[in-house]
Amino acid sequence: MINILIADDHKMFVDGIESILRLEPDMKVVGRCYDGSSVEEAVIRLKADILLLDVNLPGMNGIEVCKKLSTTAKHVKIIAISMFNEESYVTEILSNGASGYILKNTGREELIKAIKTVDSGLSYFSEEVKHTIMKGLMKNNEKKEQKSKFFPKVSKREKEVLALIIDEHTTQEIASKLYISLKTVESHRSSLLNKLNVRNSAGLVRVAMENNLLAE
Amino acid sequence: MINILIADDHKMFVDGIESILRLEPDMKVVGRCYDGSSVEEAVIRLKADILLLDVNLPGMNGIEVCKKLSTTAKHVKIIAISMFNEESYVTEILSNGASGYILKNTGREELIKAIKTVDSGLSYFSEEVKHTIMKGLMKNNEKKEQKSKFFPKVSKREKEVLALIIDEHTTQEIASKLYISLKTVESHRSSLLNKLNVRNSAGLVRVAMENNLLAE
DNA sequence: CAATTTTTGAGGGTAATCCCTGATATTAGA
DNA sequence: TCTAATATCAGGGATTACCCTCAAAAATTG
Repeated sequence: MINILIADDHKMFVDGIESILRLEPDMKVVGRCYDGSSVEEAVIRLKADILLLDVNLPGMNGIEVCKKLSTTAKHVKIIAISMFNEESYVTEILSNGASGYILKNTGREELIKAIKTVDSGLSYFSEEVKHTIMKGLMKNNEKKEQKSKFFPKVSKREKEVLALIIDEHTTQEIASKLYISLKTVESHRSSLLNKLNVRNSAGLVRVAMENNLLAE
Repeated sequence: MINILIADDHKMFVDGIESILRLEPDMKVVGRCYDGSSVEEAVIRLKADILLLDVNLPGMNGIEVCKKLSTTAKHVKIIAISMFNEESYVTEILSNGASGYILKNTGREELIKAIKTVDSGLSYFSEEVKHTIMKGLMKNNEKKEQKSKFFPKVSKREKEVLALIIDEHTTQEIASKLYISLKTVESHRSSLLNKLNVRNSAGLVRVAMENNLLAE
């Protein structure tokens, strides 16, 4: 028997899910929550196996709830439910412990399949959600291009120096590692400060990491 | 008519694709490339609409090719093909301009569907690929948890100082902004260096950004 | 091959960081 | 309530980073 807890503030929707699951002999809805802050307690008290969790929940949103449960109630498996197919929601809640993500227009069969899949230890995502994520992946391209136009290209040697600065090395150490003079390293560092338009090494590290300058 | 160029160094595989596509009245294989460096020229000369691009290509790999084409031949739509379902390959090539990703065990129907879908301006990914990506998303969770246990908590005031360091402010500026003495800021900075176990401000920025210390 | 960019290097100086050893209120947790 | 952590501040010194100007090989690119 799979014990299911539903956390959603839309009563009609909860009723709908419950009427669907009533027909399943091996599933049982053991409770409902209408706000985020009561979820944790309910999960533990009712020994829920599966939590159907609305992402946009009043009080404490789904992502917060997820984060909390991943430390206080690791056993429960979470399927996130959302009205909208928002990329940011999906990535955020998945990296905070949810095992599945489905949309509210999901039909009866898919809901049951999702629950069974997740209960067995696998993950489940609806087609639309998968597609959204894949599209999101491709957008990185555009972003990268836009950003990289704002500051001129950083040369190969400068990248080497930058990498060592990020790695907490002093100018002297960098000079030794690259077999060049201290003054040369200072020169590179100075160019980097200019190119990336920052005031100090802290800024270099920040900009480099924000823009993945060392990736390519 | 859809003009298709195939770039793959496995001759048998190319033959297979070509024999499949020969039966399609509205598709035509206009050329083949057996290494990465010749792809760009061929795409332009043969006016290819679709490029079936092997990720692991000799000479210049698929990702490099993709990156190049996104500036020199924007019109061509790229479907990446790979033997393996490697998350890193998928994300990398997708964020460099590919419109689709399929595996080499793809059947006839799926291949044709992929080509038609991408040609119409949409993107296409095989089920296995989608699943790999989604699983990868969830892994972020584990990484985050592991890291955050290694260093002790950073106090509220220390976070304020840290934020200003990341924002490229000097100790004197931070002191003025927080209405405290320069020595106090130095004290906080020193504590941060100890707690985060780094040698200098560059390290502070790196660790802070890697672990999202300012988020909470 | 010419022009540009990159990489290399120097001198000399100012400003900022980092380290050490202290100390005293304030605050939060057990 | 008592203890531990936090936030505040100081002197002094060593090291490092940052700024300026300048310049000459070396590599890339047209």
